[in-house]
Amino acid sequence: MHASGAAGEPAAATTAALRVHARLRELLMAGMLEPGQKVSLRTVAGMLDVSVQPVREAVSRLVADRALVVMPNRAVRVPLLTLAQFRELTAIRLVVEGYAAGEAALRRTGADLAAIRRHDAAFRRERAKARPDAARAIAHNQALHFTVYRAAGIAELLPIIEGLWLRIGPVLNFDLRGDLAKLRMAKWERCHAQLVEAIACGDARGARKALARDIVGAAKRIEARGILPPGDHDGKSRGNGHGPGH
Amino acid sequence: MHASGAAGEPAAATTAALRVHARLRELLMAGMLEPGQKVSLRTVAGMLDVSVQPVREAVSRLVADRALVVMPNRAVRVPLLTLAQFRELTAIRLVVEGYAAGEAALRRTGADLAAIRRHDAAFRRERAKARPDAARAIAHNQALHFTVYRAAGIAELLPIIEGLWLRIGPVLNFDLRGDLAKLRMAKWERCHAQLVEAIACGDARGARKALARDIVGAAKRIEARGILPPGDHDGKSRGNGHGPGH
DNA sequence: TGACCTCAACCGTGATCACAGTTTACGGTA
DNA sequence: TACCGTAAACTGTGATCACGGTTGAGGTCA
Repeated sequence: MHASGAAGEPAAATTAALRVHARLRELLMAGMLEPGQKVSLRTVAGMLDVSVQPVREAVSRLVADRALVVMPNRAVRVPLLTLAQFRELTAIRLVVEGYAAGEAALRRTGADLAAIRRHDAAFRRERAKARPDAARAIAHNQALHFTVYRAAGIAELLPIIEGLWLRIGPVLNFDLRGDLAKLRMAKWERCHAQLVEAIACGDARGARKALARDIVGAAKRIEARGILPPGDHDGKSRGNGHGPGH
Repeated sequence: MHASGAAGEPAAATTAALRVHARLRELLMAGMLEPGQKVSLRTVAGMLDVSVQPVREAVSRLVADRALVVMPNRAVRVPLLTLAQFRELTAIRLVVEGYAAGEAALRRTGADLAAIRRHDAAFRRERAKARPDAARAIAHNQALHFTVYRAAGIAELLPIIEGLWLRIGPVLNFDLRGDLAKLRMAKWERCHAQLVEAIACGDARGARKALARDIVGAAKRIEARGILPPGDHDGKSRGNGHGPGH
């Protein structure tokens, strides 16, 4: 434990493993790791100035959530979603995040609504800049979405949605990062405005539909790129390899 | 690695950590671990005849999925759900598993339907016995459900549902294990029959409704026991402590 | 008898070594 | 120049030791 606090921070009330875990989550969600990229335990350990042990634990957790995958060679990589997987995840997002948005419209407090409007405005402002910062725009968009989901008042829902974002984040945001023009598309603004408006009015169905347009719009943007491998995947293969048998 | 294959089995094409992970998952889902029970790394390691290292990795994964929780003391326990958490999970199950059941009704193959009927019959047979075996009944029920969900043809959905069962399994099944009379309740049979019938007919809405009755029935059975702590939980607290901030 | 202190056992965490398997790069050969 | 085999470097995995912290039991003192 002598390798801590290099930057002079108060550092760890938490464990090193949790910090590595949180850091890798950020990188994945923000699309700062390229899909398909190799992730070496010792390399990450070196970058974050810890031993391999905490990195092992963090990577193991991310593998359990399929945010990282181990190849048959036992090499760890950022997963490269197939087109079929991407479409499945989009369909699930429509159900789960749509449910959350609907509940948010019914149960949001005044403070929730204010926070939602704040993140919406911040995202809009970043987008309108002459040279928008992709990282900042992505962060604002994420904050907007999760403020909505949090407003649903169903705490158990958040980790599930975070798990979904951990899967699609690399695809969605790594692509966005490389093509800033996409950030300028008009759809974003309209979908977000409709979403916020519906939540303000307590219109659950409207919120669900507006969010669905947002999700589908982003999905179409990705599919149009044609970068996702075709996927030999029929949807009935095993989900994770350790599920209930029979 | 010298501590393997004591029973002379071909043993590990996989890793020790994965075996421990799978074993603990089984125990949790089947309700063989009491909610609130302490889980010591060294104790588990001793029971499964491995060092603490693979156990650490397995437990870490389960903690990441909130199938186990670490107390502020850093002790690891089987989570004891609050009433509020249990109700949230039930609501999410209605949405997610209901979606899967509906899709299964639309997309199931003939082989899927046959397998579903097989598991339904096995469960019914076990239930009708003079001295039914709780473990076997639980396994049949689980197999029935997951065969339905698998028939939905959405592979990405399965790990999510497994995550939900990992949370509620200890509560649902540990309770059931201690009160075999509950296994005799008529509701099970009716709900399952309606579910299978709807899936056979391609009636998505009917399948969703039948499954909802099954889930709600089980939830009411648990709530009637009154063993769940009241839960100071307002549903807007942080979900897992490492999510997106703002 | 009750409260307090002390020490031993145990807890999770991090670092490190050992090992087997894979990948990669280099040098010799055809 | 193209190919192939070998050796070095690196991969994840398991076991083990060291450490700080908590827990719980035993004994002592008021």
